[in-house]
Amino acid sequence: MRKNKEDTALTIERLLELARNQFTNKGYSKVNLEDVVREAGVTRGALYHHFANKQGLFRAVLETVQQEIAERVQSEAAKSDDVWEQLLLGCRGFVCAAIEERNKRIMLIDGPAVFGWEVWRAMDEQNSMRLLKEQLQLIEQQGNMQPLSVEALTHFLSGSLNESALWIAQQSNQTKSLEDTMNVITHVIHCFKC
Amino acid sequence: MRKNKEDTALTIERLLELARNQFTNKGYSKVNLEDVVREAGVTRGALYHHFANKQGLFRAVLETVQQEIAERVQSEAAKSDDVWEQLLLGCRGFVCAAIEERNKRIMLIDGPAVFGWEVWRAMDEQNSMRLLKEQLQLIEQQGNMQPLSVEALTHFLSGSLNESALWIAQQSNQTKSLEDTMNVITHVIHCFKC
DNA sequence: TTAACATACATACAGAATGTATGTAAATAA
DNA sequence: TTATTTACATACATTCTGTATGTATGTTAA
Repeated sequence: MRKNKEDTALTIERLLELARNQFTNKGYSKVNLEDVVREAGVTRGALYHHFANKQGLFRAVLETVQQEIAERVQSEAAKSDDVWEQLLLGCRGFVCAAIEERNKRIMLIDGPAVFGWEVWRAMDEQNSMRLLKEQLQLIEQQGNMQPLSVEALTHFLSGSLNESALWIAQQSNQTKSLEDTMNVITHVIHCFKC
Repeated sequence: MRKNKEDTALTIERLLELARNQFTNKGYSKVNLEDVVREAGVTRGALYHHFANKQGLFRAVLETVQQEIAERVQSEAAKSDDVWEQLLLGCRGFVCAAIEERNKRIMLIDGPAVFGWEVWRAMDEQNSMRLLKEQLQLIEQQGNMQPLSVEALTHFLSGSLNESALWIAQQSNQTKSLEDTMNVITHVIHCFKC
């Protein structure tokens, strides 16, 4: 019965992917683990062998999502050499990634609720949030920024990106909403320059 | 056994207040309705008589919270005659209210998760969110604003206020964090003037 | 090479919590 | 004063999560 390492990795992958779908569609609380394992062709035993509990499964999914988003932010920002332009591109990259159905709810809605804001923030600190803060610190060190608290600024911007993404995701004309939002962000960020 | 109308109103009030405490301390999912009714000195029958289910109870609590916050925002904003100053005072009022323990989690964390972002937004549309949007519309109509989408701007600002509040609430020196945040907000809002 | 052990599950069960159906006493309406 | 509705209590059904245990197979060490 026991599988070799490749098979094992495959079941874990399948569980993660199917769980991500369910969390995306139903939201954390309405996901039935029995459904997940049935789709994956295993039983609850398998799931509880690889993950501590429902939260543990969700945590693994969330970490995947956060990493994916952070990578996209980073690769978008890398398209410019100007620190301000990098910031803008990163913001845009984040919003575009967060809009997506398979990221939105897990990352922005259920994440904070399942783990509490503090833990969720700590997790995010290692991903997109960190990138945002580091970029702002970099800019500040170069002396190009208005005299504002980088910490406060980071959370201010982070929050606006989150909510903007949720709003855009809901609009019928997402292209236009994204453009409107990017205009606001561009304008705001421009105001932070010295 | 049956109570008169005053007694009935009192049980409802007690249930709401105790539920609000529990939701504040434990978060929605970890609240046990049995605990709530025991504290209130009634049984689950009473609770299910007055509220459809756990969500219904939470909805009633959330609506109370939202209304309280909206009232504070409004009364703060009313302290000035200048539309820009009103906006700023309103933002400050919102953050100060949202920081509070008994509002924070219910309003900003569990609300969206329990109802989904769309429903939660729709509820908020009748309270603090509405005030923010109306104020921005007012300013725009007076022709004092940079050419930006009011809708996009509303969500941008709303999100930043939410996240800022959560951040401040977590800091050891809340006074300073609030001040730093208000500096950012002031700066940003200033940039929207024509 | 084989005995000992660890791993990857399956199965069955316990426990907690929500929600529902029903009963009942008291207030209110007719 | 009778009928009806209201405000609960009680008991039960249901639905999950999580845990304890069993088992077959891969892996390792003597």
